[in-house]
Amino acid sequence: MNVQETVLMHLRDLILGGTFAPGHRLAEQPLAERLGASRTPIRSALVTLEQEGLIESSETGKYLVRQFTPQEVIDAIAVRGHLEGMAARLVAEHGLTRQLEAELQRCLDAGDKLLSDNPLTLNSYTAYGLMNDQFHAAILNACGNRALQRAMAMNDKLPFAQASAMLPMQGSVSLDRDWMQYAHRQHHMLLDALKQGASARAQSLAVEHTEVAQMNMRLALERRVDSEACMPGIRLVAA
Amino acid sequence: MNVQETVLMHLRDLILGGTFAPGHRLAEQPLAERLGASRTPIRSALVTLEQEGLIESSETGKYLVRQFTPQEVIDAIAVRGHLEGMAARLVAEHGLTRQLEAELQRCLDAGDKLLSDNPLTLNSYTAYGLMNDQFHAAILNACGNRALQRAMAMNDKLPFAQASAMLPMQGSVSLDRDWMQYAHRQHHMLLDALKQGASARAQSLAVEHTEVAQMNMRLALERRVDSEACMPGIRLVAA
DNA sequence: CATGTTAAAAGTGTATCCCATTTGTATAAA
DNA sequence: TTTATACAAATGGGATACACTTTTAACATG
Repeated sequence: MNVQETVLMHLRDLILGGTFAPGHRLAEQPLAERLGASRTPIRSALVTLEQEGLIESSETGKYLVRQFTPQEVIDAIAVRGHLEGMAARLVAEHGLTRQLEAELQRCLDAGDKLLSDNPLTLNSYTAYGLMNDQFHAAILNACGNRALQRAMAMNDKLPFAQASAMLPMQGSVSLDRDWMQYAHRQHHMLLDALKQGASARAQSLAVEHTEVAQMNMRLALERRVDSEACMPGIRLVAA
Repeated sequence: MNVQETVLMHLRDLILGGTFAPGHRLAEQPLAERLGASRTPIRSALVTLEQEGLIESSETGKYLVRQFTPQEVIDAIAVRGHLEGMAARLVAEHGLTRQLEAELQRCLDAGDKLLSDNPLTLNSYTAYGLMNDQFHAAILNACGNRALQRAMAMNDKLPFAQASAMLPMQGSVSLDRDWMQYAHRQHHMLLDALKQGASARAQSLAVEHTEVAQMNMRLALERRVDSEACMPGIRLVAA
């Protein structure tokens, strides 16, 4: 594999892992030494990371690790919700294909099964997260609007704004399960709306669906220590 | 000025100017010779342009000039509308500040004056375009959601999706004036809704506002030759 | 004439070098 | 003790060197 990709991933992990505090300066040479590469691949990685929003370049061209405010985090989730609402509406308007319906149904069935465990196992948690991602990705994928997909992809670069990052934290397992069941029922209702071509309802549901995510995020931000374990990007958020 | 920025702008102009056909390969060395710079700044420009969506990297990592379908163009405008709708709603919900109200009112007054000319002069056209940009930017700026601003900024990188690119083309001046007056009245109604804190109405208005833009774009895509003169990016759209 | 082979050309990824600029520091002067 | 100044180290932007890969193209062969 080429060094560029390796360096990019490595560097991203370092930042998300909290190795550098927000505001920390990222100089090329030290990074080059640390990652055992020359400055060239480091530079290209830094350009990319800036576009992704994880780092920012100061007036004089120095790269600094970006810090996010809790409000920005909530806002990013709201944007995700708004975009998902549009995707759901488009799918409802264009009509649900047999293929998409089958895929969504598969996700729902899997979710039903996973949530029947009480209490949830750690495995169920992660499996549910994967399924959740698939569900949301399938709709976005099927909406057919590439600009919308681009916008969502950009938003997803903020590590805490991804669909999977919004599951309840393992704080209080039984409470979490209740919330997950609520959210999962929304998935069911959303597929129902899509089937009926009820575009406005589908849009509202998708938007409302992220209110749960926003609540979870608020909680996670209060219980920082627990959250950092399972949600890497949260380290970049100011206390 | 540093070479990097110069190269980036120059290269962007070359692409939008239609120097390279869509699908054309952009190799580093030839570009370096052509722009009189070394490969280093070219490289960083290519990375940026890929993020902006003007070029794409093929399977083997080569950069190609991107081609857009007419549908993608329309879709990008729809995304803009959806995002502007969210911004307008947020502004209405948080309450219009005195400052923003004053600025929007200034734009409206300027627009009123410009559109009173009949027929419109070329100057009025461009002046209206600037005012239009200001109006839309002011709302986005005031909405306070940074992730939303990022998403819009990304969408705006598609050259035909910017607010100013959506004015009617100088095809038939008197018809254009009618459309501009319609769109401008929507601006008035939007400010009215914002003042009242009518968030749902503000959102709907902002979304509906871009329907005019979509119509204009469809027309522009039919009258390619005329459009290319005043809208550079349209050259990248498949016939 | 088509096709396979191979050598030259072009291009990429990476490292390194150079230079201008910024940044930090220690010493001298007030 | 504080401020200035000069000097050294660090850094970033840019160019280039080099090895390796992909294209291109010419050419020979069936």
